[in-house]
Amino acid sequence: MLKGENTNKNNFFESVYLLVRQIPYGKVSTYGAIAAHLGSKSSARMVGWAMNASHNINESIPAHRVVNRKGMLSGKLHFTHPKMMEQLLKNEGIVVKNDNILHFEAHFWNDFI
DNA sequence: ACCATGACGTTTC
DNA sequence: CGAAACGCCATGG
Repeated sequence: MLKGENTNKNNFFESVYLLVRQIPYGKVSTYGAIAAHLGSKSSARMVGWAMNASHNINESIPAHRVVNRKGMLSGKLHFTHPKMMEQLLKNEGIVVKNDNILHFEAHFWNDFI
């Protein structure tokens, strides 16, 4: 951010946000899938890290559609309200039970461009 | 420059 | 089959 604001990360951020935005309504994806699409399939942590930074930008990122490979709402605590993520998903017709998406594979989206 | 941390994932025990 | 450890890459102290 400071110190000359390197734009390197900006590209990474943009890539992540771009992919997340591609997730259609009622669908969800995983950090690993996004990371794999970025080239570093083992960098799923970076995706989550980018999501954390998504709070700092003005763009609208449907972060609630991104969960870990288990389909668990691992990042719900990072939302405005912990119940927000679950609420948003339910609003899209996704069944959430115990911080866990039911029929996760059915809602999974991996057809990124 | 080194150590610790993280919205993860895979492998090993 | 479940839990723990390791790997990964970038950031901050």
